[in-house]
Amino acid sequence: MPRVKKNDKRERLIQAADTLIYHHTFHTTTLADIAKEADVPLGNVYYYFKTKEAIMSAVIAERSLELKDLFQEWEKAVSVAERLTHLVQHYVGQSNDLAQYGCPIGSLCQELGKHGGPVASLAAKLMGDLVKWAEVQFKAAGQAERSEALAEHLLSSLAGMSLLTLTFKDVNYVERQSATLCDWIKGKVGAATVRTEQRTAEEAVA
Amino acid sequence: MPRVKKNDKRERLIQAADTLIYHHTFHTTTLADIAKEADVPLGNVYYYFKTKEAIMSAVIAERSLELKDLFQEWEKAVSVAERLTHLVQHYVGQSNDLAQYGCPIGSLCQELGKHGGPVASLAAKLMGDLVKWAEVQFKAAGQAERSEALAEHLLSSLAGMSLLTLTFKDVNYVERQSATLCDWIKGKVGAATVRTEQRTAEEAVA
DNA sequence: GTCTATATACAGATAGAC
DNA sequence: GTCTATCTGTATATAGAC
Repeated sequence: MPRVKKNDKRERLIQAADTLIYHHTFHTTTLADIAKEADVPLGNVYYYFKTKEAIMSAVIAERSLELKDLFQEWEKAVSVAERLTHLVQHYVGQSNDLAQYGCPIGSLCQELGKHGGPVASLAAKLMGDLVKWAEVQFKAAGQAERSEALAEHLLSSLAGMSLLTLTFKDVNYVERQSATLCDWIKGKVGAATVRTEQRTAEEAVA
Repeated sequence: MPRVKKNDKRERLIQAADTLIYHHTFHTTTLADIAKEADVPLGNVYYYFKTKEAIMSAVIAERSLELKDLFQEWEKAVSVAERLTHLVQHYVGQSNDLAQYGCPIGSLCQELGKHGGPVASLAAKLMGDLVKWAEVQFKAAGQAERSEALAEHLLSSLAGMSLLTLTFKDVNYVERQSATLCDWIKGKVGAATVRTEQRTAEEAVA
């Protein structure tokens, strides 16, 4: 029982599933594909995950953690505009992937959203965390009443941008659309600085 | 050989596939499901379509025709704002479906876009027709240089709106976001009236 | 904990009688 | 043109040796 240094097969499986499901889709990614990519024998997968959906859940949970790290990173900026711009720039930084596979979160919400069930809710929560985080930022800039609408507009635009980029395989579209979005952000929040610096991270993903 | 009144099995299959693929996804919809919904024996499907992808192509072709009908319908309006508003209202009219299944075109582009291949291109063309149509309208309103960017922004917003609506199962979001979009349209094209009325339909889907 | 072999189910596609 | 029966591949999941 290696308690101290337990092996990383479970994490390798999650990592492999994450990549493959993003590059393909949940339903076209087979457990055999995942096992092979993770270099774990197929039969052994079931020791770590009871079902394919359980792997999907684990992948989403992992992405949720990564998202929280990003929130912390972006919150190092003190102006709201900078924080929100970091979110937009995060998409810009992935533009090649967007053109090939679309938005990692949006594609999950699209595919799983039609089915309903537990995993669909988890995917929706991921998108919800993103919206809530943006909402908190807009609130901090003094846009209290409109914060929800503004946050939804921002994420909706990023999702739409990602989908058109995937559809037309045109990376340039990310550049143009993100520039427009950054201008829009500045127009909405100006140079507002965050007041209650410490709390926003926790509020966003409560 | 009933030439005059040939039966409608082929059309029933396309119709059934259209609905099922929209409600579920391409990969989770089986030929057996389609055959059953169309009330055609499974083996007989292959008389009309060589492969499953051939059915997908036929469905997209069908949607393309419906889109052209809609374009003609919307072009009965003489002001550009009205025409574009019809597009937005078309989404509003489907809001219940959007909340359950997302954008009919966007979900296809998302799912098929990752795979590439012929059907992905056909789906992309569908979205492309929509963008081009909007572009022609913006041009007609005198927004010649920005027409492409404006058209992309409009369709991107509609796609993003649809995805968030599906994700959060919140129909109200369509109302709010579409109102914002209609205001945006008016701000961009004002009360401009279309000049070359007759040509726009053909240009849009050339 | 690990892995081979396999059960079970169902997908897309075909053969061939009618 | 139509439809039953079925081939073939492959998916998820399990059994059970190690």
